[in-house]
Amino acid sequence: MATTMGLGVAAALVRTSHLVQRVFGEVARAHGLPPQQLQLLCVLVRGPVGMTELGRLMHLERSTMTGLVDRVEKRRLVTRVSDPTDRRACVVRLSDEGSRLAVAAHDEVTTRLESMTEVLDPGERGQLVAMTTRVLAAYDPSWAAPR
Amino acid sequence: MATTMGLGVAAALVRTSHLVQRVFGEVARAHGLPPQQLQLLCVLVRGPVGMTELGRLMHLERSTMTGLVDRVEKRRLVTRVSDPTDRRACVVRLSDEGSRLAVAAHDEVTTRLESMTEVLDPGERGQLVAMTTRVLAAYDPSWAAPR
DNA sequence: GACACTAGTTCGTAGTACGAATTACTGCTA
DNA sequence: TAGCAGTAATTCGTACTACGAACTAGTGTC
Repeated sequence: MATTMGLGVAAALVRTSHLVQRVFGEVARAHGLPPQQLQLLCVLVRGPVGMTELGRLMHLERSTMTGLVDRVEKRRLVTRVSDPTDRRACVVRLSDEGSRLAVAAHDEVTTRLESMTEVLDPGERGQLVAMTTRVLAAYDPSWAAPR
Repeated sequence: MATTMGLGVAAALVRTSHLVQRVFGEVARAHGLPPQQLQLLCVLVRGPVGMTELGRLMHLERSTMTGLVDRVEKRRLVTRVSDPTDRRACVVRLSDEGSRLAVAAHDEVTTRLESMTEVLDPGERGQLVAMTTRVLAAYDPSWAAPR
């Protein structure tokens, strides 16, 4: 009985989470970046973002953001552009190379995860998305605020 | 149209993954541990494991394991027990305190994730587990080998 | 013009992760 | 049984991640 006992929801989510992280990490490394730096690029694909807002989106302290942006800037994948309306502030913006890399890596992650979910039939995939979307809507704060 | 356009499977999985990681991280911190150290404790709940096998289970290099176990051992949550059948090897084993902490934190993660999935009805939760289990069976190598 | 507030950085500390080199032991094989 | 290939774990150097406290500089208000 215990041997055929399946996972609980929590265990299933935690394990899946690790699997996804691993895929993301592998893609990042394949592009010569640590996962966190690729993550930053992905956040910036939608458009330039200031340091504080970036910290909010990535759930990191501002001081952590400074270091992360420093390292990615050193690789010439982003630049800090000073905000003309507020001389304290700056926005972080993808370079051309950063943009290319972000798109390429994003596509690769998408491809790999989609191929992994092919063990599910299309209807199931739709349900999976619908269910996770509902949980995210309820518990991911950055969900509510694109503005 | 684009505004009502839902997530793709990949985006849904990545976002969910981050959410789960965040919950796990918050619970870990609430117990005074970095997430990775709590993760180690969780792996050890099933029983003592040697360094190499531990690296395989957690997808980490052996040298990384050495450092991780060092830090957790310093907190007196695990001990290295030398393997009587092979004097090179050792197994890592939870201390009483480590065991208590692992169970408590594990329960808390479970509780929080279960409460978060209450936006789904029981049938859906079952489907979610079934689907993720299938993906894990296909792509998580540590799935196949409890032995 | 003083002052509370905000944006971002700096600094110190701890933890995470890798890979190459090293130590110590195991088990085979010639 | 003496040598040796292979394995378990550690050490070392480097880079990255993350936090919080303290700081700098610019904003906006009274």
